[in-house]
Amino acid sequence: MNYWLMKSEPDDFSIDNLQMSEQQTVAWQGIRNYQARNYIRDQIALGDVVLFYHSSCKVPAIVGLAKISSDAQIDISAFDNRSPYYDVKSNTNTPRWWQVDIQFMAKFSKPVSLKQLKADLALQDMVLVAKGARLSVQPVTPLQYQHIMQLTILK
DNA sequence: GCCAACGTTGGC
DNA sequence: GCCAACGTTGGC
Repeated sequence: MNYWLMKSEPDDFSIDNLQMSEQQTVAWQGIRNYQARNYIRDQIALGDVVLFYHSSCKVPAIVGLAKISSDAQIDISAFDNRSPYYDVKSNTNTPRWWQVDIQFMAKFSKPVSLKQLKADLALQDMVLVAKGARLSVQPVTPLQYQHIMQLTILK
């Protein structure tokens, strides 16, 4: 079982939106970055745990937990020319983009802010904290995960 | 809204 | 395969 961090802009889709979704589950479509795609297609597995991160907002922070609730599937939004995620270069013969379902697990009573993560000596190797990291799907080590959970509990 | 950092594209 | 130009991300 592995740990991941996934970003979402709360104005677009927040942890509250996830919690209120049908079955508290949503298909994570629209990943259009190859490294993130590779994680989704090749490494992320059913039951893995996701740190849900709010980006491009007032207080960027890890705001809760989700879990991977499906195998990787072809992202058909890439085939839909009315979708904002449309990609003319993806087709059913050679699908370029993939998705997984994520299911709500928990919302933190107090989020763990990016500022807090950056200031924590135990988390300097996090992909998120590493200078310039922009990946929207990124691996988290078990130690990093445990440390972050300690922070939320201590709050 | 600015802009640094990064990813992608495409000419050569 | 290099790399300049361009587009995007996302913190501030």
